[in-house]
Amino acid sequence: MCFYCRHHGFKPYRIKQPLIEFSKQVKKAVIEQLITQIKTYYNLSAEAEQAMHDCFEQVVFSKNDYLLTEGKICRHLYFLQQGVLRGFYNLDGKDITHWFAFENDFVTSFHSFITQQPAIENIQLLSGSILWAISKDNLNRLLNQYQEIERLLRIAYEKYYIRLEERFVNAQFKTATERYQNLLLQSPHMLERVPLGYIASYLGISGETLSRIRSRF
Amino acid sequence: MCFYCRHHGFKPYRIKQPLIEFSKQVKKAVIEQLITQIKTYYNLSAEAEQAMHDCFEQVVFSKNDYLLTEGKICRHLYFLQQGVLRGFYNLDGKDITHWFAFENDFVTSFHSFITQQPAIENIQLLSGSILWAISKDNLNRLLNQYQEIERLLRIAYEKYYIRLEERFVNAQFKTATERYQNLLLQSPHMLERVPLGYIASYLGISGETLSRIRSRF
DNA sequence: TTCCATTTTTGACGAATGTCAAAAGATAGA
DNA sequence: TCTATCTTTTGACATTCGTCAAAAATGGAA
Repeated sequence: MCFYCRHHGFKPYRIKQPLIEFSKQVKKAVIEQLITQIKTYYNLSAEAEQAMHDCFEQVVFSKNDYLLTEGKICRHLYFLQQGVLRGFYNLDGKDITHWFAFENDFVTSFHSFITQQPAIENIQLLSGSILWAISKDNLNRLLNQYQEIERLLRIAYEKYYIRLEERFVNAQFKTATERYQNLLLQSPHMLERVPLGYIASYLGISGETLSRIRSRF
Repeated sequence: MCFYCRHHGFKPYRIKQPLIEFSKQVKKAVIEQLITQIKTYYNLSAEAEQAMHDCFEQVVFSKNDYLLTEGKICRHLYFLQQGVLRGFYNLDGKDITHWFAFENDFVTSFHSFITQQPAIENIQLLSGSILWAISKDNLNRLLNQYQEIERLLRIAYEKYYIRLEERFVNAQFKTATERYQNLLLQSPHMLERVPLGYIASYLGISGETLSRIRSRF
């Protein structure tokens, strides 16, 4: 879902730390980070906030694990606390990476999660990652109980839509070089954390072309 | 906003009828068409439905008029009753058409309407058209009064997001020929109602290339 | 450190698409 | 109907980008 990542305010580095278990105390602190992130969309009441607290569960995965594979139904929306993910699908035998997610991004297979139909895409961990998950059922329960959470989601969708619109225009009407330079400006951290082959795919060009573009700067 | 139009269930033709004024009686009938359309997203109560009735105003435009021009703030969301519109923006001196709207589509400059910042795009009438408009303020009023309208909008956004995602993948990862053939399958009516030059732009290819692709079928 | 596997770079070539210009065709108004 | 204007087609050529293959560089594990 993170279609047009901006810099997320961390120093670019490749994650090498071991994954650790969290105490309840720490869980609370980390979920508050999630809530803080959420509040940049729409400011929730204490009550709604607590309800969200109670619905998110921590999940931990290792590098190269899959959060979702083609054909399965995506039943969760995730908040990515630490790590890097990619979404990709198969086109004529080739893997096409169409998005990445980084710290503080919401992640899901949008189409499958919304429609509850089998996913077309795969979601893979590019590093060991810590995520917080909410099930579709729990999310629906929240939406029924709190109009403000419905509003939050509506506003989040608006922002994600605008970003995707921007990315669409880039994809269809700009050259490979312009797309790469745009990435350099908008998401330089991506280059530090994702193999170039995946980035080439993300930009809609071959690895060789990306390499040649990069050699010109 | 109509990024991925499907067939809308009317016989393809070029509109040549004169525009006519509507009595209150007819206005009611036509707005019911709008409500019917809306109910394919989410089923409203009679009360919420009436509130929507009261917020939409009819507007009529002539061919080549502009609904919105670059730099202006888009203050309305429109429902297109009859006619054809295109959304386009300027890139390096060239007009880039990135969407069309047809009967029963919702239309707005999404980015500008949501953020209330100056629009990047223009919206132009490709034929005389009848639209129904709701202002941002009135829409907000409805959203505050009826959770179900908030939900309707949330669900509408989900559908529009999924369509745009699909179109994005098309744009970035398919060839010009595949994109044209896809258009033939998904929106054949478009070819009957829009000059080829605009369609080429919409598909992200030059008019000459589209002409050559078409000559091969 | 050394070795193996993976990723990235480089070169040669071909296919797809854009650009410019001119001709042909379609449309709208007098 | 005729004409002026706009749209579409066609041709020649340039450019961008993809593909295949091999070399170089990098990263991880023993």
